[in-house]
Amino acid sequence: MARTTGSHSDITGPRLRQAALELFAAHGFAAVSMRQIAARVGVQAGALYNYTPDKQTLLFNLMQDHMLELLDAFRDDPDAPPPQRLAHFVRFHIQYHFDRPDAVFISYMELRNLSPENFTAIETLRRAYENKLEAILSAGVARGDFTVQDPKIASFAVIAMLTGVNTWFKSGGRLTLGDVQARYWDMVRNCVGAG
Amino acid sequence: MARTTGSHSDITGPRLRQAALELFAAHGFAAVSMRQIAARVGVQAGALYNYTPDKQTLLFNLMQDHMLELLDAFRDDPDAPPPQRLAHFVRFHIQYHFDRPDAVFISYMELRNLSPENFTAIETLRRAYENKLEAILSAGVARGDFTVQDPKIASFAVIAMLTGVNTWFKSGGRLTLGDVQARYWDMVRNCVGAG
DNA sequence: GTCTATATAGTGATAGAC
DNA sequence: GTCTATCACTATATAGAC
Repeated sequence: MARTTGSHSDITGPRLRQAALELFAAHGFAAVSMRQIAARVGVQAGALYNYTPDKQTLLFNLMQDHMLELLDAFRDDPDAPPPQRLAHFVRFHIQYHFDRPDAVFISYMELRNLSPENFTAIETLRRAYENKLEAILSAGVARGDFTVQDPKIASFAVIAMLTGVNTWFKSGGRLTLGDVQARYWDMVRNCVGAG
Repeated sequence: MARTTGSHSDITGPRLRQAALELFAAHGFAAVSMRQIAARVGVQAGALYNYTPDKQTLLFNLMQDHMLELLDAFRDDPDAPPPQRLAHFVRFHIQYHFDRPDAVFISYMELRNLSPENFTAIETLRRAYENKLEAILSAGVARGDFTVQDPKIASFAVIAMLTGVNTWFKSGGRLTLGDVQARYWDMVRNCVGAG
């Protein structure tokens, strides 16, 4: 029973989010029109404005939710040995980002299309995530577990390296994601001098 | 003497390229109009079509020239010891990318906006660059200089890590670019197990 | 809540005068 | 080679009917 009009609030909201995520990731925020999104959702363009005040806010909410969920999902144990905490970060980051390629891609690529206030908000969240890794590295350096010179720079280097997995890894090839996690853990461990 | 009309072919061409580079990097290809570019160049929009058949070709040429210049600028010595070749790659990559932030940014971010044929052409050039690093790593593994398990994956990891410098480094801060090059060389050397 | 219709503005690209 | 003017479309967002 394909209704073409009427009330669908409980399904249109999530469908809008999903459609926007996919289309923004595939073509870029500026290249996607509200009409294209509406077509994928299965409504007319005007109906989308029951769910978002404008296109900019739609983008911001996608990015903000992604960052908040990322921060919430990463569980660090400050009392565990730093090498163990770092190993967990590496495996977590690769797995979490692999599971959400569209949200990850948008949150990297569309920063330019945020209004200044929205940009600042997202950058603050991103920095909070980077700081979690930096804290692990600093703790390890303080205890003599790691020999890396500059934990701040090392945190940038490690995150860039790990996020890069999304640009080339496809499941079904010669390596499983577990293989990739193991190889990156080897490289990261060496990188920070964790014997 | 500010001429507002007439023949400027020798200056408009370069100015178009530079204006497009800056605007695409700042706002994204899809978000920038030919009129905006023309305004920065100092001509009317119609005049741009004396220099490019269309907007898509303009983007493609910027990216292709960047990749060709990158490939041409990197000088590897296959007879040198792999650790020395790797050290050179690290320093070169950081310096070259730091000097061309706009072209680098575009060549990463605007792949989605290329036509399929143009995308393939740019990807081929990018792969050629990655292969240069992989060749160094493989040579080092063969000689026992490096212990990295998988040179292909390591080349992705190293390039992602090095390119990431452009997202955070600003000159005039606590570190010079030379400092950054030294710290990344330390990390890369450790990463691939080059004692 | 979704529809149709529309206001207002902007888009890439082209034609022809100079 | 650049200009002005324009074509044919598309954009975001809103108003009011249902």
